Amino acid sequence: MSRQEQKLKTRQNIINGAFSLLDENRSLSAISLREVSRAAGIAPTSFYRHFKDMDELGLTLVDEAGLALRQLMRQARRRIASGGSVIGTSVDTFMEFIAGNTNVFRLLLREHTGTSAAYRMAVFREIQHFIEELTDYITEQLQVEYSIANIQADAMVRLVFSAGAEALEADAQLRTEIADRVKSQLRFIQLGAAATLLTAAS
Amino acid sequence: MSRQEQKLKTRQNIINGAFSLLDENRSLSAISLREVSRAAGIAPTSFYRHFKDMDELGLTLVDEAGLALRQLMRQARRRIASGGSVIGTSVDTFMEFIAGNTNVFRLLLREHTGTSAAYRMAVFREIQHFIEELTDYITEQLQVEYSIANIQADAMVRLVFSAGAEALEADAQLRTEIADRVKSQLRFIQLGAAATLLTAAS
DNA sequence: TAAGTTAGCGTACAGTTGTAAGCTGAGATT
DNA sequence: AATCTCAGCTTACAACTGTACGCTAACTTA
Repeated sequence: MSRQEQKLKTRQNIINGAFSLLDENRSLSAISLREVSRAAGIAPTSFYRHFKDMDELGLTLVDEAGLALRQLMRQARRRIASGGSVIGTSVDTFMEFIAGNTNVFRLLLREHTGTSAAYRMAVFREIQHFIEELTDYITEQLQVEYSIANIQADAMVRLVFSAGAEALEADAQLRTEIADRVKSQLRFIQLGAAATLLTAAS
Repeated sequence: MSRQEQKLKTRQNIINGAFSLLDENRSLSAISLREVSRAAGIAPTSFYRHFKDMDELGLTLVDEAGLALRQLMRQARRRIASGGSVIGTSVDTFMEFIAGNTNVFRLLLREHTGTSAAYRMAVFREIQHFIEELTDYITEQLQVEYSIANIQADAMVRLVFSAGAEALEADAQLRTEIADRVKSQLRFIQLGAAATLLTAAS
């Protein structure tokens, strides 16, 4: 194995090690450089060969999480295109994502309101991208005004994330209840936004 | 000063000291017993005369925050009763609360997705109370079905809290934009819920 | 092949943490 | 007045933290 390959592999070990430590009772600010190094199987001081400090690792993790989020949206679109209701399919896809990438979603959720301004902003940007993409989608599909579509998309994403947070700690049955509820809420918003459009047009 | 009075005063010093440490970059899990004791002006070991450990203090703080939240709702109702739009007045009152009790709201927000299951549940309960009271209010005012009013109230509270989180880091101008946006979103939901009722009745 | 680069290691240090043990002095009780 | 209670103190310790320093061994380049 070449030197560069080995370095990349170790770097990935650090990232994976960090994610494995981010369970339900540890945030980025609560995991130490030494713990991460231990999980990655290297000496504490070797950590510095890959990251300047823990903050740099944290931002890398947020980036990776954002990447997973964008892949999720692509998957939802594929499913909708091959014949599924927009709201139902989107919520179900999101809930599957949470179940399968628990620590990734938890990272976003936690650091969104966490103690590091840099992390908060990084997560905020990822969510804004998500909202913008949804806004575009709504504008295309329903030919509505951009500003209203944006307010609608914003509300939808916030509700789905909030429901996701609740689902994170729920069992299978409660999760379907949460999913059903958020679907109703998204329909309310869709109806309300449509009604607002009609009012404005008249 | 009697011994009991003195003890209560010290206890309050500990609570106030803890709140003062909970600024934008410290969560409950990130403040130490020694720091709190320092802020309260007592020796670290004297802390134990008042609380079993930091967890007990944390739950006390969440309780206090929940209390403030209920007072907020009462204030909003009073304002609405003396002639104000429901959504506009509620959101404005909430935003004023956040501006005036920043650290209190931040505590709720942060621990809602924090690293302690006990805190998460405690905050969850406070928010549920909030939602239930709003559900009752909607049921009374609009004579709608409880289950629908509950879904509506749930969405409204989640959106307002989410907007509050964003407002926490925004300047005055951005705050009014956030307030306007969330007001629109709440109207969408109200319209959508009403439309759903009509559909169900037909 | 010789020289240069560098990923990873071991040791070390000062700072922080929670909390155990036992003392003091002042308010409370009798 | 004598005794009891207890809020707060000082001291002490083991565990953990980030990171500075210098070494080694293996890969890379000339």
